[in-house]
Amino acid sequence: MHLQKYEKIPRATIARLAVYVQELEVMEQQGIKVISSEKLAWSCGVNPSQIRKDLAYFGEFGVRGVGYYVYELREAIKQSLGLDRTWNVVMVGVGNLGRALLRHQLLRKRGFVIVAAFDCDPFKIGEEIAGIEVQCSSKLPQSTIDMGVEIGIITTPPERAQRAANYLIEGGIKGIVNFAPSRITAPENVVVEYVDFIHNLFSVAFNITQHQIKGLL
Amino acid sequence: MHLQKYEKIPRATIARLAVYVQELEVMEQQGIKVISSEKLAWSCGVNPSQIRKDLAYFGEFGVRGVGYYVYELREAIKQSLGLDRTWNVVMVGVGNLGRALLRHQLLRKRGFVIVAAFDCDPFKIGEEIAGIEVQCSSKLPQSTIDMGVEIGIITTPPERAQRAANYLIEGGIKGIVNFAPSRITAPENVVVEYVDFIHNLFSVAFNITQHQIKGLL
DNA sequence: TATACATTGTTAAAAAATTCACTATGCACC
DNA sequence: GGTGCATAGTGAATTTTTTAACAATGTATA
Ligand SMILES: NC(=O)c1ccc[n+]([C@@H]2O[C@H](COP(=O)([O-])OP(=O)(O)OC[C@H]3O[C@@H](n4cnc5c(N)ncnc54)[C@H](O)[C@@H]3O)[C@@H](O)[C@H]2O)c1
Ligand SMILES: NC(=O)c1ccc[n+]([C@@H]2O[C@H](COP(=O)([O-])OP(=O)(O)OC[C@H]3O[C@@H](n4cnc5c(N)ncnc54)[C@H](O)[C@@H]3O)[C@@H](O)[C@H]2O)c1
Repeated sequence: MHLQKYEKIPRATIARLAVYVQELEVMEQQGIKVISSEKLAWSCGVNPSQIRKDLAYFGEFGVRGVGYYVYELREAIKQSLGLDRTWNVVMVGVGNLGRALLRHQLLRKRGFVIVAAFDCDPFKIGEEIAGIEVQCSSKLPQSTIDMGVEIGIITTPPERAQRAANYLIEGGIKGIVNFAPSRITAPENVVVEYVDFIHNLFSVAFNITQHQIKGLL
Repeated sequence: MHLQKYEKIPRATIARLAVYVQELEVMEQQGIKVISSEKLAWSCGVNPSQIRKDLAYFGEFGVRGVGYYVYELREAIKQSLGLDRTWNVVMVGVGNLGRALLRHQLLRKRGFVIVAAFDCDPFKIGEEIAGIEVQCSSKLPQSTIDMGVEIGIITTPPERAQRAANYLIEGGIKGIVNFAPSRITAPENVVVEYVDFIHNLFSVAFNITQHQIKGLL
C-alpha cells in the first residue's frame, strides 16, 4: 500500500471518511463482505466519485471490477486517519453534557478513552461517573503531562472555556474539542475544533422556512 | 431593507451566521455598540470579506465608513434565518444525551422550545426532566400533530433512529436533527440534519497526526 | 487463453466557495 | 458645504471542492 500523498486533504473529506467508517461497520454487522463505491455512496448520501476521490488521498483500497472489501476498507480508513490506536482524552467541566459524554460508549469504541475529568465545583469533585472520578481543575496541567494526554474536551460554560483551554495548553495538550459556544485562542501547534449543534438547529429551521417560501412560489 | 435575493445560500454560510450571532451577543454583553467586519471576522476566525459576502445574501445591514450596529445586525441575522420566532421541538429518546439536551438552557434562549419528550422504555415514561414529562413514543405522532410541532430531535440508539424518524414523519414534522450515528431516510419535504461529534474527534486526531508528520519533515 | 463485464483510480470539467481588489457611500471635521 | 477617511458592498479572480467521464485492470466464464 502506498503512503499518503503529500497533498492537503479537505476538512470535508475527513468528516465524510468518518461517515464511511460508520456505514461500513453497519454493513459488516449485516454480514456484507464487499461493497461498491456506488452502493456505499448511496447509503452515505454522497456521490460515488466523491468516495473514490476521498479514498484516493490515502491510497488504493479497492479491487477493480469488484469493489471494496468492507473490513479492509474500514481498517484502511481508520489507519489513514490515525485511528488505529487509542487516544487519551481528558474532560474539563462535568455538567449535564460532560456527564452524557462520560457515559457515552461509542467514544471508547472509536478509540477515544477519557482518562480523567475535571471540574472546579467542590460539590462535584470526588464524584464518580462511568468509573471516572471527578478531580479539581487545578490538578489538570500536571495530570495531563503525567498521563501523556493528547486531547482535551471542554464542556464548561462558554465564559469559562478560555480558562479551561489555558489549563489544557499548560498541560501540553495537542488538540481541543470545544463544546462551549465561544471561540478560544490557542497556540498554532494546538488543534482546535468547535462543536455546536445549535448550528444544526439553525440550519433546520432555516431550511424549513426556505421550503415553505419555495412552496409558495 | 431589501428582501433576500433568490439565490442558493451555501450551507457553510448558515453555520457561520450562527457563529456571528454568538459573537455579536458576547460583544453586546461587553457593551460594544458598533463593529467592523474586520473585527468581527477576527473574533469569529474568518475572513472579513466572507462576513460581508455572507450578509449580502440577505441584505445590507451595515453603514459604510462605520461598520455594523451590533444589536441591529444580530436581529437582522436572526430574522434572515427565520429565528425571529420560537420553534416547537420534540425529542425522541431520553437517555444520557437526551437528558443533557432537555436541561440545556441555550436551546430555549435561541428560540427552540422542547415541548415534549418521548421514550419507549416503560421505566422512563412518567419521569419529569427539566419540567418535561417523558411520554410513551406511541403517543408521538398524534401529539406532534396536536401541538403543531415542526422540529424533531432524535437521541435514540442508532438502530432505532429510523423508527423514531418514522414516528416523527407520521406526526407531520418538517425537520429532524439526528444525533444518532446512522443515516435515516425521509421524504423530500422533510429537512434532515445529522449531528455527530465523533467527526470532530476524528478531525482533531487526524490533524494532530498530520502536525506531527509535518514536524518531522 | 481470450473475451466480456464490472468497478476502481484518475484526469478533466464543472460548480461552488472564498478571497481579493476596488467602488460607493456615510460620517466627522474643517 | 467640501474634504478626507473609514469601511461596507460587490464584481472579478482565485482557489477549492465536487462531479463527470473514461482509461486501467481484476475477475469470471467459456
Ligand atoms: N447540555 C447540553 O446539552 C449542551 C448542548 C450543547 C452545548 N452545551 C454547552 O456545553 C457546555 C456545558 O453545558 P452543560 O449543560 O453541561 O452546563 P453545566 O452548567 O451543567 O456544566 C458546566 C460544568 O462546568 C464546570 N465548570 C465551570 N467552570 C469551570 C472551570 N473553569 N474548570 C472546570 N470546570 C468548570 C461547572 O462546575 C459545571 O459542572 C456549555 O458551554 C453549553 O453551552 C451543552
Ligand atoms: N451520550 C452522549 O454523549 C452521546 C454523544 C453523541 C452521540 N450520542 C448518540 O445519541 C444517541 C443516544 O445516546 P445516549 O447516550 O443518550 O443513549 P441511551 O442509551 O442513554 O439513550 C437512548 C434512549 O433512547 C430510548 N429509545 C430506544 N429506542 C427508542 C424508540 N424507538 N423510541 C423512543 N425512545 C427509544 C431508550 O429507552 C433510551 O432511553 C445514541 O445514538 C448515541 O450514539 C450520544
